[in-house]
Amino acid sequence: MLNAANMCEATGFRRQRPLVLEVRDELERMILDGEVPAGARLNEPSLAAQMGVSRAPVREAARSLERDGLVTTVTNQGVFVRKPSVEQTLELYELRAMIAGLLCGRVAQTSDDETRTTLRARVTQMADAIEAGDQEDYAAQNTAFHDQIAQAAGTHRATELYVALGKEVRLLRLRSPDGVAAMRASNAEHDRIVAAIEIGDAETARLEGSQHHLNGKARLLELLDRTDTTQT
Amino acid sequence: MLNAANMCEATGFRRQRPLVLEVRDELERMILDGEVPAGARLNEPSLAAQMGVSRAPVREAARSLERDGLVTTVTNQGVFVRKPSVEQTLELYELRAMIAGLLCGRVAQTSDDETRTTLRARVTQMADAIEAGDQEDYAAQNTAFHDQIAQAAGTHRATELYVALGKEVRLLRLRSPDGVAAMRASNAEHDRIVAAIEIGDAETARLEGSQHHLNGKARLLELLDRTDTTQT
DNA sequence: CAACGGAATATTGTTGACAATCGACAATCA
DNA sequence: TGATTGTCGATTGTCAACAATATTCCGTTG
Repeated sequence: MLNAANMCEATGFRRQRPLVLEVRDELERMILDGEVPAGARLNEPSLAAQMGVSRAPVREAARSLERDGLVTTVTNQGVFVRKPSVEQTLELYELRAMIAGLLCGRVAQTSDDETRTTLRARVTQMADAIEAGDQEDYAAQNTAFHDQIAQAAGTHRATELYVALGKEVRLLRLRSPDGVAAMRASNAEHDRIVAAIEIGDAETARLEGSQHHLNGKARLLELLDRTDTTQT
Repeated sequence: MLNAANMCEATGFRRQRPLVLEVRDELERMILDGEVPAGARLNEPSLAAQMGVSRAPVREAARSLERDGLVTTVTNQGVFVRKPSVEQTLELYELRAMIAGLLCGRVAQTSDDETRTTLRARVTQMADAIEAGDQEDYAAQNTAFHDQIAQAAGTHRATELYVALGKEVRLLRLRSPDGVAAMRASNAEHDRIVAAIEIGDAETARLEGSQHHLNGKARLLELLDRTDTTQT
């Protein structure tokens, strides 16, 4: 199947991608980057003017973001950037942990050598990034690692949900410690996940993949406790 | 003060509910009831004319259905009723099983006496429906039972996902055996779930809630195997 | 001075029309 | 005959305008 998007990518000709997609990406970026704070309302007229398009694409893009759980729509009041509570975010961690377990188990069962080699390479690269003290690079590699597992699982809905929940979590805008120790611990978990995948141990891969995210939840909880006691 | 709202209220001409919600419900009904077959395209102009509204509400309703995984949108080609493969449907069962486990565990931990009493009553009612041979009533009670657990869990996203995945599963349009034996077995599982909830045993509730759906997956697989061998 | 009511304003909901694009069919040519 | 291309109808994408609704602000009133 060839659609306009494929055509323009294949030919290099900048055929105009549907505006709604451009607007959607831009809105998503604005939200995830915090340019639009959580709880804020997306003003259709101003956004439309700002992007030089009509309100229709903006409206559709907003509805599209609703699918990823980034915004909620209130009738006659507009769409608002979601402002998940701490409890809701912890719930997201649990959901993501379960789905990650499912994904890792699948990868252990079905992945080919190339995928396993790539995953292993990513863990090594992350270790290098840690030693180099490059937190930004580590974060990027980390995201790529998880996305690749999600893709390699060969699932549809589970993969979709995993990445969508990943975006949703970012709405809380709480940066995890990111210390060298935390990164080392996290990457050790990555290592165990990939090790289980390499030997095709689906059950261990599931447990490790799930636990990796539950540990992230624990780290978040600890961070919140510390913040509370500090501020109170 | 004379405005449309007052006029409508005075004349009994109620139209405060946005059209998009009406259209959404109608579309969802049409899809879940099979009036629009899986894989079919939703024709915006004809649907709009059929419901006596403009295309915009139809478009928005379609985007809204995308969130529940009932349709997919292809650029410049339209929105299509999703046609999940057997593998994808099995994946949905696994996702739903995990989420159900999470929900049941929560209910065991947090529910009050009233909720537990109601859940127990539903199991009893389902048992009555089975003995009375009323499969339709049983199915309705069954849906209500699961929905109530999802609500009682007090979770946000997990609850949403659970009901959405429930709708999505129906797209395959494969009716499970529904024999008296199957219903008895299923309700026995309900009983074990509620029993765990009643004594506040979260871990058992989680396991039973998850297993209940995995059993459903197994029943679906068995049904498919039988259909295959029969048709081949 | 605070609480209430009501107009003025801003924003969303809905509509119909126009432009861009796709799928199908027919006309053309090797 | 078979493949290619041009054209046409149908459908989606986008727009600007109108209607309905929510929000804000200010004057009134107790």
